Amino acid sequence: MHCMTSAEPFAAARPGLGADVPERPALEGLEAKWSQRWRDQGTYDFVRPDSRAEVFSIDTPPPTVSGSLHVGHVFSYTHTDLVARYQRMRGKRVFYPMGWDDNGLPTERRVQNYYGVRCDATLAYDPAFEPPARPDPKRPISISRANFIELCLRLTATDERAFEDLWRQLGLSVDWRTLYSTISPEAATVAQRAFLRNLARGEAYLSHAPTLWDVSFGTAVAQAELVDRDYPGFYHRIGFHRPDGSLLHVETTRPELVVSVCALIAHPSDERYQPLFGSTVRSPVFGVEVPVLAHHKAEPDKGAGIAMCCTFGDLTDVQWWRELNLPTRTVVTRDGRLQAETPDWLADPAPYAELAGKTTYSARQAMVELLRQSGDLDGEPTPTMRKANFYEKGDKPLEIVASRQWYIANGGRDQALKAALLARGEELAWVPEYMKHRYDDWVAGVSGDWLVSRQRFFGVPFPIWYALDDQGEPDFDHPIRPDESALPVDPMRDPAPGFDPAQRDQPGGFTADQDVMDTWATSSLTPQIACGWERDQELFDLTFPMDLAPQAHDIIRTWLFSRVVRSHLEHGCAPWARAALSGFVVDPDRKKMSKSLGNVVVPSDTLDRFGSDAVRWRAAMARPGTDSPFDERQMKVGRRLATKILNASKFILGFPGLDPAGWSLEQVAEPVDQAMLASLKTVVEQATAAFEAFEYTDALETAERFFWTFCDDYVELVKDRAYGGRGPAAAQSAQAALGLALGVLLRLFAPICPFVTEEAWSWFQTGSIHLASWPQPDEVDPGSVTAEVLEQASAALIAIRGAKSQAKASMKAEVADIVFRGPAASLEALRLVQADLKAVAHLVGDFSWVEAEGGLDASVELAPVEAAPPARTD
RNA sequence: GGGCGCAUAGCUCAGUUGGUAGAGCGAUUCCCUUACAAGGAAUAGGUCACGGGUUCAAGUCCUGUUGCGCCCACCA
Repeated sequence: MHCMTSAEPFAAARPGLGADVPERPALEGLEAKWSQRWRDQGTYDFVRPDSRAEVFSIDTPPPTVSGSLHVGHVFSYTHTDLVARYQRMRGKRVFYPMGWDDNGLPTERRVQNYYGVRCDATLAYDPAFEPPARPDPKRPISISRANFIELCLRLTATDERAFEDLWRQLGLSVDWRTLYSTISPEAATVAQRAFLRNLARGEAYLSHAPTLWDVSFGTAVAQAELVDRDYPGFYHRIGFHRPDGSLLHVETTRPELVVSVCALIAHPSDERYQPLFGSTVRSPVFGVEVPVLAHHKAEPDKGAGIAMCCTFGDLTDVQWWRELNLPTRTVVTRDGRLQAETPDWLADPAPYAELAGKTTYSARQAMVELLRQSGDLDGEPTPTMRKANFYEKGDKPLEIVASRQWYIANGGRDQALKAALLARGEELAWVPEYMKHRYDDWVAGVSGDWLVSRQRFFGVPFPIWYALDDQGEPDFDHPIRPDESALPVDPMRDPAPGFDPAQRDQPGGFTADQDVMDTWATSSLTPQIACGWERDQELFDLTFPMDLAPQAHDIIRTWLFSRVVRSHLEHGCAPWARAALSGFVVDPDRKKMSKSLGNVVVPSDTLDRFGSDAVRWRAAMARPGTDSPFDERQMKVGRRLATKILNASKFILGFPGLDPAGWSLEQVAEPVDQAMLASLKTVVEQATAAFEAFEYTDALETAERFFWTFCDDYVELVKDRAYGGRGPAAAQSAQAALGLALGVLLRLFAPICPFVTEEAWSWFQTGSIHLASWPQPDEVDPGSVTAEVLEQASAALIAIRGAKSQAKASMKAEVADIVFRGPAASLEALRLVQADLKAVAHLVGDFSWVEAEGGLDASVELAPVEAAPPARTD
């Protein structure tokens, strides 16, 4: 529609104000027009005030840029924006940064597929390298770590531009000057600094221990990243040999781990096995002597009631291994295969040749064959569907391998710290409140410290080196750390302090820690990154601890918890005052949207077709914490509201000779005009209270309910008068009331529908509506007047319309008589507005008034069509 | 197995401190009406999942049951 082609962004023309109002207002083009204007004018720039109290700061979730945004993201980011816009209009300086979570595995995987490459850390950097024009992900080209990281940066830059475009189209009022990314040098500095301080305080430590391991990504995985999935397998009933030659049967889904068996374990109270506790049996095929032990974690009703404890089949094995001091007999290596060398604990090592070097899957087949040959397989394997742990981004079950990893204390092994972290959860305000239970449950159940190291490439490196002894063996007990002033460092590029680069990997020299931090280890510091911790003290003092942490409810155990951990350890406080949890957008069958299900709704299409204001309206209708099904028809409702806002504004601003300067409460003299303002005043109070409680849905519903009644009833009622049908003074009262109401309504809707409200605002106001002040009740306070007159008039109008509708007549059909029956007070109210009612009803006769008990009743008699006088001349 | 949440009109959801069941969508019947036909008006539609209890009064409070969703645990 491009109604405003003038060069002046805010034409302040008055009284020729009608010139700015388009003939046919339309939604198309508003996003492009206003997002550009907001960008050019820095509408949402954070301007530093003098005191912390004037700031509202938001810890925006940095989206994973290698993934794609779906309509659920659009909803939850809109929820945050609603609050940001409200707070800004309340006069707060809103610190609303955006970040990109671009480091980590998702990016690596995307780069591998996109460019057809894989990282080989042993290769040297090739400055001339260019990715193939026609990538073949099935035959990846090996490139150096530095080349790989270059490609990661290149691809994320492209992705990030697309994300930014989408957020701008949606109208997020973020300050794009404060954009950060988790792989940036600034973020790396924060991550390394925080880690070094954790290390200095003893909160971070290196430990060689059994670790959950993803064999396809070749990296350790943290507890918070586990998901369990169904995984098909077979029960194998196999016999262990008692000294007397009889067999003790166990059932296992992982017979290949017989080579690693350390004990058989049953419940202490299990009478079947009590006689065996303390005795030993010999494993089938390999003849290893293992004890039969008791432990309460064994479950009598599972399998044969006695479990094979191997190092390591699952997390229970790890617990048994620790608590029962069992030997370590690991054979599964980091690539998911059984080790090539024959283990030294086997009494009969020969059969191991059948397993050596095979994947666990192939080794399982081979082991079944060995068991069959030795006669230790009882019956045939029976199929079962079992649950197995997976890395949430992986597609093979996790193995448990022993490896050296970095951990950060998170209360999993320290009850005092756990209690302190639970107390931090108590300090937070939760929206909605019941989400706090999820935090409590997760923290209470954390069972080990936080594993933060990953054997990957595109991440923040640990700022650590190790001295090498004369044999070239690293001294892991005394990691070498840089000075904080040297950050960020890349130990694989930079030499250890006090060493010469030539001493790298030489006996007596140093070697780099090869690992990178997990993405969460960096994103756990988003408050510190965004607020300028140790980089911009003034900013940090103004913004930290932050006011609001918005996120979806699936992320409480990861991002939310990890930020509480880091803030507690570093600053001794919670990182924010309030946590707000958004629900998901689910598909119409209430299934979570996911790529694998193929039910993801791409947001750009929805935004293009319905307009951002409509989609935002729908998002605002989803209450905090509540999942809502995706339904396009709902978007149409929002679109209709947006259109209505434009049209109503156009109408109110369209009276000839209109002068907004004359819109004052003193001008509003007619009782029904005052009654409308009285009603609106209540709406302002309720919407404000709702926003203060972060209940944006209630704020919207309150404003919207009023707005539709305002359009349907009040505007219709006063239309004739506002055009001058009853003289200039009566017209001025209506126009002033309409204008005051418009100014308030546009601001009430501004957080929800920023584009149409800005557009309409620009037709009669200077400056952005988003920097205007949130409406105050006293702006529309008509004194002691109540809304009674308008309510009675609405009831009368509905009765009149109903009569015409029932008679299948046009709304402008003429009415012969209207008889009102009702209590004296109602009739009195209606008499005050009878002139307006007469006009809107097209009443040619007169009203009759009959006092009666009960509610108001109107009987309407239409004028006979054939007898109707000619329509009024126009 | 534990925790949390949900169950109200065909659909999506409101329902304040207990006091005559609400909205929108959809359906139906209409209306070219000079802000809006990509619109507007009106009408119909509900044993508030089920069983107990408290109360003068329960959609609302207590309790039990069933079903659904999410999170966690277990996965021999």
